[in-house]
Amino acid sequence: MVRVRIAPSPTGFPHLGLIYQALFDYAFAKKNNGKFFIRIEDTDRARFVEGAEDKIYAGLDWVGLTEDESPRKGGEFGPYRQSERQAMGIYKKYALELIEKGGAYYCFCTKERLEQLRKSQETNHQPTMYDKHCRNLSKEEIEKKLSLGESYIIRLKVPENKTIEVEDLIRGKISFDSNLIEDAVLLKADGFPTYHLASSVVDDHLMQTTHVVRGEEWLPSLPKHWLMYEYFGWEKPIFIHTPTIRNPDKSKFSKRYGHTGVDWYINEGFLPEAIRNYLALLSWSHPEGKEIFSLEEFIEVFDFKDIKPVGPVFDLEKLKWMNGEYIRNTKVEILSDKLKEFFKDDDEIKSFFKENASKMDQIILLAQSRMKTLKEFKDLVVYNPTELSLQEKDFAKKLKSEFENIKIWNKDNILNAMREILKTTGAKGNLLYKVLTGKDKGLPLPDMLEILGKEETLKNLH
RNA sequence: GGUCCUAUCGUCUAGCGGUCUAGGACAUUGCCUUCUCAAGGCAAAGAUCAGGGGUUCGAAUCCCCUUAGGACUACCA
Repeated sequence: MVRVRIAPSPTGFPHLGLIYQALFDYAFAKKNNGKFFIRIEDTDRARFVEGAEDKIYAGLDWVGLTEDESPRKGGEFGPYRQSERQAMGIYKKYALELIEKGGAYYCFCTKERLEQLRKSQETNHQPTMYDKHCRNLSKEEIEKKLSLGESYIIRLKVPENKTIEVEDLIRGKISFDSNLIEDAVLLKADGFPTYHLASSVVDDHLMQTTHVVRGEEWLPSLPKHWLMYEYFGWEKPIFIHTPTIRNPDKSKFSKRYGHTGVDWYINEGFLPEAIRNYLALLSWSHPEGKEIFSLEEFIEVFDFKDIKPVGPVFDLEKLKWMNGEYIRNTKVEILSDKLKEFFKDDDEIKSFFKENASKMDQIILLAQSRMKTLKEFKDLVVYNPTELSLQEKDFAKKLKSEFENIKIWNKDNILNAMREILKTTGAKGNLLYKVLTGKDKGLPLPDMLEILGKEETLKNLH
């Protein structure tokens, strides 16, 4: 049974990178009738943010990637919060087991010593890593220090002079020189575990994770995790390191260049389907070269092994195009609901909806091909009069008298009147918009004016 | 500095030894449509497949080196 997970730290709304991984996880789990679960990594108390967990759910639910098991949903492998697992003593128990099996050891080095060590290594241009000072402490020494209540941590015992060969699904076999791998801290002085112990090995194993999907920044520590699985004698999951989404300058996707949190996309009026579809096209492509496809279709054709190991640059322009594509392909009634929901706190648009309730579908139909985000609907539809030049005022006057002559106020007659005045004055269409809407472009005038009514139109012109 | 990963149009990518004078999408430009702006349709431009060596009858595709970019190098994840 396939079991995959995301393991976010509760720091706020999900980063697009997390959504990206969740998308792959979700699709793979669904495809294989497996489970997709969330484990909250809240062991670093310094980074804990109140309410962040709910934001993670909100973001994931919004894109439609709802999990099967999590703190909020429960599940047979709980608890799903690391702080709770910590309280149960899970990590310490396994850290001690590792010591017993010869895969880890107590370390009593002070932070000051480590600081000094690092400094001297840096000045000597040596790799900065722990010098294994406590690795060969005798049993007696350890027991003495322990009974004295000395502060300690537990470190991984990395074998010397060995080549550690690991495997990543999308990159294949990778070799590391064990002498260059640090004796990483497994259990901190405060009794909390580090990622290496808790997430990567103990929890993933206990929660029966079959495919460990995580960002490629974890690749360098894979040999440590690999080693631990071997020390414990546990079956290893399949490791998949997804490429990092990049800024235009190829650095890690950051706030400096783009909007990294889903909340921005929600507030900007992006459709979850578009986000999901766009993300699917990063480092992965549809076997038939399709650009637009449903989640269901994605689930059907997706496989981890088809992910490319190259970090893609995030392109907001293409996302916008795709969002426009999804907006255009949405049925008017549904789009109407989406707009209402999106503008639920905007009084101006709300009253606009109310006043034009019967004509709303018609208006949305006109706006549909002209907006790339839901937010843009407002700009399309709101009338904002501006100061006109003398020339423009003159044109407005002529237009008014032309409109006054229209007996039956419908779009055909309005269009004819418009054509007439453009012909006689030689003006461009933009001028009509300027005079009638305050902007030099917008929704088709005949349709909009018909909806607005003759009286209102003349009033605006006046 | 060290270790590891990576390298096809500006961007996302197809390509997995011959079908490649390298295909598609976004963006760009032009034309058509037209009350404006979009949308849509058509077309153009854009990549000596990072560079150099091999292997092979044949390489974007396999190997090596160089270069460039990225990640990691915490008692953070």
